[in-house]
Amino acid sequence: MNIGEVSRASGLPAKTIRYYEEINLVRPARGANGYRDFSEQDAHKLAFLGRSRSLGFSIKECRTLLSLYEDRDRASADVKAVAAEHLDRIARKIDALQALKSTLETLVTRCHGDDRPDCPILDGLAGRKPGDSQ
Amino acid sequence: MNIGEVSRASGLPAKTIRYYEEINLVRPARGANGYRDFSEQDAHKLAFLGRSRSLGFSIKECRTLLSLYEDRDRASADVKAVAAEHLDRIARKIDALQALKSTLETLVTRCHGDDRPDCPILDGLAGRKPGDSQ
DNA sequence: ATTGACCTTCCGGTAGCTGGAATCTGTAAA
DNA sequence: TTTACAGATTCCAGCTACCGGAAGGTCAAT
Repeated sequence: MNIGEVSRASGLPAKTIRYYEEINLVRPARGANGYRDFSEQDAHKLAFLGRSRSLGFSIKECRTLLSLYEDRDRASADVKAVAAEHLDRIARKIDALQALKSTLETLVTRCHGDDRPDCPILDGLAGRKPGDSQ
Repeated sequence: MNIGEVSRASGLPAKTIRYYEEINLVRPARGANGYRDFSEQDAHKLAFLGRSRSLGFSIKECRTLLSLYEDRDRASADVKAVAAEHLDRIARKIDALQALKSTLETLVTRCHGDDRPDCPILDGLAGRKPGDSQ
């Protein structure tokens, strides 16, 4: 399997796959012409990586998940720990973004958005509270 | 005002302030000793930048906001446009993260998390649907 | 004179790729 | 057979928004 083929199969760009080889996430064989020659297992691994990355796991976490994936004797608790921690980070990120969103919403709704220069958004960013006279 | 002072005043690390000078967000004067010499205006600008960045605006957006901030004749609509677009991105990011969160939650709650090797999380990442026998 | 805090520049690294250049290989049509 | 073109290779650079550290200059107080 050439890189193009496995790229289409896994949905990952060829560049990304080469990068994953560079950092030793996959180790495809090489043909006589120097082309990478991917096995079915390699393709599975890459698909696994693609899904893990798209769920927001870092490369480091992917490495852990991959080694657990390939370890027939792993304890599911180990996997759950990684995923649960990640879940926690996501939840916290959502909270932060929502706080941010409501701050911005306040500023945006306060701004009349016409061709006059006075703008509560800029005032907010400048640190002025509504009511300040400068 | 030395960099340390303006750093404490704005809450930005000195490293960051130097970086902001490098990319021409601020242009502090220089004293005879080669030290940066920040004006009150510079300090305000940096505080403005700090707030904008903490609200998640990119450097590029900050540049726009800053130029609008310094343009006494700007139209508030211009500012509102930048902020509204940013708000939109945030909203979409939150949506994406929430979808991700519920996917992960499903996987995590399905995993019994004990010392046995079979794990719905890994199965999910591998692309197996629940019920698949391999 | 010496200490210690503060300042300077420069270099390198982070995550996770992406783009481009220069060069080979494989295949099919003219 | 040549020629074209797709697809493969390596290497180098750059992206965002900084952070860390080294080597050295400056300032104020002791």
